[in-house]
Amino acid sequence: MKKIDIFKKLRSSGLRPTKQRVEIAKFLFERDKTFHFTIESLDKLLAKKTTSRFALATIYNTVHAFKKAGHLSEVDVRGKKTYFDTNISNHHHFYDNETSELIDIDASEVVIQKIPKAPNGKKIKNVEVFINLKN
Amino acid sequence: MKKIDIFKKLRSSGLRPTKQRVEIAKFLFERDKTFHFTIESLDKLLAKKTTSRFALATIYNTVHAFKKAGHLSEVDVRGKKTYFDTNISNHHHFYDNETSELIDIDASEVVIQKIPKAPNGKKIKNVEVFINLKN
DNA sequence: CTCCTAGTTTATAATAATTCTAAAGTAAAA
DNA sequence: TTTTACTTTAGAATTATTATAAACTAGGAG
Ligand SMILES: [Mn+2]
Ligand SMILES: [Mn+2]
Ligand SMILES: [Zn+2]
Ligand SMILES: [Zn+2]
Repeated sequence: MKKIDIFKKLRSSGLRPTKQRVEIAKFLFERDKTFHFTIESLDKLLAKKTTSRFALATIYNTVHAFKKAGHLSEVDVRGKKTYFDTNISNHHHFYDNETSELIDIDASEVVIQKIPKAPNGKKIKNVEVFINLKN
Repeated sequence: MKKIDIFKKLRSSGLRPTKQRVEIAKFLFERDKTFHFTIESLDKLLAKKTTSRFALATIYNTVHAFKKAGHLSEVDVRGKKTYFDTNISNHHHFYDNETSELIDIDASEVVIQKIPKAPNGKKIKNVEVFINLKN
């Protein structure tokens, strides 16, 4: 993803392409594979991989802005920290409890044959499959 | 579940049947249907439904002791609070985002036809299906 | 029973993750 | 170039949870 595309992505989301947002967007979106992270891990990686400095609040702000704009999704993981995901398509996860690592599972890799109908007046928004791993 | 059974349940878990534990166990386990809760909701309900007083730390301690003993399970729900579940069998959930309510799905209600194999050197511990609801 | 002790409860402090605040800085419209 | 709304920032505040240590108690030994 080129700089111009980062700018487009931000602009089209109503986000000014500030130095911080562009740097964080480049770090998050200029990759081939899905990236799963917590604010803490992102903070550390940005400190290591970039020369810019980011206030922690800016990282929170930016990640939430990206999530709100639909460029990031959130994954439910047991524990206290919130996990984010650059894969915004409908997909599932392995979770390795030993390493606290998430691994993507493409939606096509999971076929559900039977599922209960939603309770009265409710509809199914989406189905998440979470596969816990052990050694 | 009678008082004698509550005592047995506690004793067999190596937990002294104290006034607080017995009260909380009665509240949690003397019911027909699954009960899903957070520490905060349990605290409020205990305050309303019982005459005893419980320090918040005692509720945390007791719930964790019950979980460790296998009498409660924990459910991954998006958000900051930890959810607990009196249903300790393998099962799945609907989650109603409007009301923040969990609804049990019996394991037999979900049939998965296809699932990817675990990554190298890892095994599948369990599969959790989480169905988000909308109105 | 009475005493003893390990286990338990409790109020409070500490910690960890996240959000809020308000002042200073900046992108971009006018 | 000026203005303005948006953004960043450091630090304070909040929320959920865990740790601490003093007071209390269940239950066994004597
Ligand atoms: Mn979580
Ligand atoms: Mn959670
Ligand atoms: Zn993912
Ligand atoms: Zn349940």
